[in-house]
This record gives sequence, C-alpha cells and structure tokens, in this order.
Amino acid sequence: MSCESETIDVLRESGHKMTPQRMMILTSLRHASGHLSAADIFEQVKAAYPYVDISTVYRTLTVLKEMRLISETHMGGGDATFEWVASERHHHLICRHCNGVTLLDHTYLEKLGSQIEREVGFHADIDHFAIFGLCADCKRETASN
Amino acid sequence: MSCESETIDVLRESGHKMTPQRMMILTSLRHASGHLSAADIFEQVKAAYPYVDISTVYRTLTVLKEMRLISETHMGGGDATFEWVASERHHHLICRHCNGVTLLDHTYLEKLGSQIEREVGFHADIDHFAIFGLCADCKRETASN
DNA sequence: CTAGCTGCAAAGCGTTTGCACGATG
DNA sequence: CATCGTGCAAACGCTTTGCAGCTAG
Repeated sequence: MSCESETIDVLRESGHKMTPQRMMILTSLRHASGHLSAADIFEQVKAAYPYVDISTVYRTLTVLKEMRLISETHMGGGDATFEWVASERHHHLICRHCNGVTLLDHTYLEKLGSQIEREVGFHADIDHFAIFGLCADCKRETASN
Repeated sequence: MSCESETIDVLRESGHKMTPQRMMILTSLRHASGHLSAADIFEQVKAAYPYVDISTVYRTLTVLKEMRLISETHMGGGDATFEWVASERHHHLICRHCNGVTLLDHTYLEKLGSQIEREVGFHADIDHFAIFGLCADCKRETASN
C-alpha cells in the first residue's frame, strides 16, 4: 500500500495534489505486468472506485507522461498503451499475423541507442519499442504455403 | 505517367480494378518525398480530382497496405502516416522537443533485424521505424538549463 | 454483365475540453 | 481558502461503414 510513497513524493514536490483516483491509477500502472491502454486502467480503477471518469485517467496519464514516470506507445491498433518506466526495460515484438506479443530484452536496443547518439547526435528515448513482424510460429506457417 | 505501370499490373493481377482515384493516390505516394498522412494524400488527389472522398483514400490505403506496397507508421501525433515501401529504406528520428524529423540510414536497423531473427526467431518488419527522442540541437539546449 | 469501386452521409472510436462543483494542501 | 483535480457532457479528429449508383474488365 505504501510502495507508491516515493512516487507520491515526486508528484507532490512538483506541485501536484494526490487524490484517491490518482493513487488508483498509479497502483494500476505499477502493478501491471505490462502495457495498459487508458481503457484498461479505467476498468481497473473503476472496479475499486466506481465514479472515476475516463477523462481523469487521461489527465493523470498526461501528467505522469510529462514527468516521464510512464511511457506511451502506439501499438498500431489505434489506442495508445502506457507503461511504468522504472520497470525492467524491454520491448515488444508484435506479430502481424496472430497478434501475439513477445518480449525482447533491452540489450538488443541498447547498442542501437548508443550508436545513434554517437554517430548522429540524436538521443533516442528507447524506453520501449513496438516492433511489428512475423513471430516464429506464423513464419513457419506462412513459409509452408 | 507510365512509371506506375508495374504497380498497376500488380494490382490488376490480384483482382483489383484500376480507377483514376487509385491512380492519383498511387502517384501521390510514389512521388512523395516521405511520409504522408491520409489527409495529405486526400489534399493532393483532390487538387487534380476534386470529387474524391477521404473514405476512398482510406480504402485504397487499406488495399495497398494489405499488398505490402506501402507501410503505415504511427508518428505519435494521432494520425497515421503512409509511405511507399519500395523506396530507399530509412527511418525517422523524431524530436519530442522541436518535432523535427531526421532520417536514419537503414544500416542501423538492419543489424538489429537480423539479430532478432537469428536469436529470437521473430521476423521483424523493419520497413521503417519512428524513433522518438531529443535531436542534437535540443539536447544541447536542454543540457544548458 | 457483374464484381468491385465510388461518393455521400452517418456512425464509431479514442481522446480532449469547458464548466461548475468538490477536494487537497 | 486558493488552487488544483474531478465528474459530467459535449465536442473533437481520425477512421470506418452502409448504402445506392456507377464503372472497369
């Protein structure tokens, strides 16, 4: 219950108020296994706090994003997904055939990030990436056609 | 005018009909310097063919996407962008501060793609990537604060 | 001729915003 | 008690869809 206290302090110090709704949204993001859409968060929060509004979720997400506590990713399917940044860095391999999501270790992208920074001077936010393609299973299946 | 003939054949052979609207959309994508939104294409086509509808643009883009003649990218700002796949492969570095777009050579990503394929078995569609971060200029500016 | 494409209009979806009330610090 | 956050509802922008008529092959 108090494992968010650090985050709360960060928010308070930057002049933000702490409300039950924000607590719930924070908890939802912290304890999520991975990427959540605004609607996912909304559902989770609503379960414990039925009167929340989806706009509150979006507004809170905007604040957290500005503070870089969470990251936003567009997984192709229209709606954006959000994820706690402090969590283990990893990336998503999304199969365009079966829509399955596999995790990719951060080490793969780490090199790329530093290489781009060194050679192009651009500092890439490689918090996490969504890479589309064909997973091993679907690749096999497609090849056999 | 006939530099699209190859593409037209591809479409025809897959059972699609060729209409003036599609021609215009194709031409727009072929001759574009880079990524275009559906609205961009709509504007361009409308200039020569005032009665086109935005839904026709979307429907044509869907067809072209299915045939993998074009690729779709979500550049963060809500609307999707499309690009001719056969063009020189490259990627976009998008600055989150000044919104500037820099091109990144494909070689940077090539290695990554083959590495993922080799080690994870996932075939990444690295047609082109949108990488967010801070460009050299804005990085300098931010650092001096 | 007939499958497929078009324009139109309307709906759908995720997201944002204006406003008055309520809660926080 | 001033400020900021909230819920509600309505608007928004991009994208999709149903439909009747038209057109390419």
